[in-house]
Amino acid sequence: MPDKKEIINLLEDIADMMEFKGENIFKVNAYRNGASSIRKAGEDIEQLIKAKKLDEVKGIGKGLQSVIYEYVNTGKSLLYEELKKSVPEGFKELLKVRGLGSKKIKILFDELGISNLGELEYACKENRLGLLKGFGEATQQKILKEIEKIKTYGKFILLNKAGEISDEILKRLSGLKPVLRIAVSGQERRGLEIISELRFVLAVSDKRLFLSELKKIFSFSELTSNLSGKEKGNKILISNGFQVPVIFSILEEENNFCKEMFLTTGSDEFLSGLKIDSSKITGKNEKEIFDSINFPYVIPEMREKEYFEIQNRVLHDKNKELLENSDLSVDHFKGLLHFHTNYSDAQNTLTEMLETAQKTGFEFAAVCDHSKSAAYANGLSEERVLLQKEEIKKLNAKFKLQILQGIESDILQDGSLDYSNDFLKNFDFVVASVHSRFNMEEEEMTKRIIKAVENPYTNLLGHPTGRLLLSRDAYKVNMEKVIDACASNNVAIEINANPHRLDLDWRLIYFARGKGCLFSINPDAHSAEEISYIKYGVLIGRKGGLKFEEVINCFSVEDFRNYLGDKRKGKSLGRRS
DNA sequence: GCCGTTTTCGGCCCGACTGTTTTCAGTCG
Repeated sequence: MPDKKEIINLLEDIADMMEFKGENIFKVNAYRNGASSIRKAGEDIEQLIKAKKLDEVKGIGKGLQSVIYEYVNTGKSLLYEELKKSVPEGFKELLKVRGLGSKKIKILFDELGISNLGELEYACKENRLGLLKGFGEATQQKILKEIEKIKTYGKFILLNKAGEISDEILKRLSGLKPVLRIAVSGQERRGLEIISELRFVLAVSDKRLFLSELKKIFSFSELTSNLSGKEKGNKILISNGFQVPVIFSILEEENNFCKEMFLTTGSDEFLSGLKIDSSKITGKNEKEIFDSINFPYVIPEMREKEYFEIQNRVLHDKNKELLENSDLSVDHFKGLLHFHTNYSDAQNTLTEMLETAQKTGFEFAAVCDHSKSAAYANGLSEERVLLQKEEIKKLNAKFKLQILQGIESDILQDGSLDYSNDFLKNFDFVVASVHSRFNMEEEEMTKRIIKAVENPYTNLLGHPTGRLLLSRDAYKVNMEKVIDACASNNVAIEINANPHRLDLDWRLIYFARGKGCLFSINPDAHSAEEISYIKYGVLIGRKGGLKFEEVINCFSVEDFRNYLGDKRKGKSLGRRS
């Protein structure tokens, strides 16, 4: 049976294709709304489908039900198949170009016969778009730029996607008989925010047997370039359409496992910065390996090219000998901050989110739904904020974990938040985030955000640069000035742990720490499942060398309440150490 | 196509931005 995600994709694809064909826009939106109803319906939607009870779901009427049931029963949809025939073959990839919607794609298809990304690029370079109605030179240039971006983005995957692929590979290979040991190495082990290659280290008892077993699962080729003698033929490249290369280092002796892990975790710049003779590296674990090269142990996440650069700065500034390792782990987390519920645009109810939070081991939680000006996300009017407050009161009596009421308040164009200061008093915790007007000039955007940071009720600056990895650039903003403002106004900085964001960028964490800022690592969860995103934020925090005392989620609930209380009283509260 | 209901059909989120065109269509969040 197709899963929930496939059904959502089906309905959204149908909507896009109908729009291309010029169907009534309200009919198109009915399919879009249907997809969003399914998305918000929680995991039991698959049960509802099995029990043929889709009519209980708001937004799924007779028409959509028959499409979904047909798809579930036959694995196909006639409507979908029919529509597919009338759109260009590369319709979906064309839709990925920012600025192109179905209307413009239709013009391109009808007038110039453009049916995929390659043809579009060619037509732009031939300067053929300017002649079309609604298109001009600026559009043509913008499209070319977007195509360039799409090509670059295509070489990377997000950290969570990398995790999915790795898990699958580990699952398949750890069951093979000759495999003695296998581990993830490389960029993923370093917790890099976008991944261009996956690496594994394997120790096997019998390489020939292993390769013949491997052939049954993956197709692969041996990598022999830049290798010599004994190493030759020990690296193989799996080519099974994983979007990024997957490289295995295969060892026939288990005792070199850690050395190979060390050498493949990298990065290349970090390793060469150590200035070591790799033949002298020995050790049963990585601590011993660092001992053998006479260099203090560095955690995998911090082994980046920036390491020496930052170390030099730290050495120079603070007279410290070496950069300290991060000690942060998910085990330190007590507070779940910044998550959403179906009060605004998330899938799960407040109760469901809290149940998961409690089960995960959190001691307190601050729900932060969208605020009133976020109409696209069903943001909370003042009235609904108070309704939620009532529910929280009741739930606090039921739950062991303490529940606070927060809000993710939109930063308006002029830098004010979208509730009055008088009303903001209602919240225990205020996250201020930019969700609109991303295209301001740097100076204006910087002023806007600093004004929000200076609001006496702001506790946290949410996803500070607004970037969406492999999709949307950060807005233009002077982060150094913003960080200064956060430091002097006791506003913590978010490390948004959603794998699409991972924002604040870890490279800026060092700078912010130097200013004495505190941080908050948050899943920005829009479903109970997404609470687990915290693990990606922890990797990013570790890359930034964070100590757990610098992360407000790791405070005890008393310390957290005091921290918030002190801010309200206007007391200065810097880094706790 | 879905919903709500004055049960037979009208309204569907909406405002801002961009690049066009010269008052607006298309896209986006």
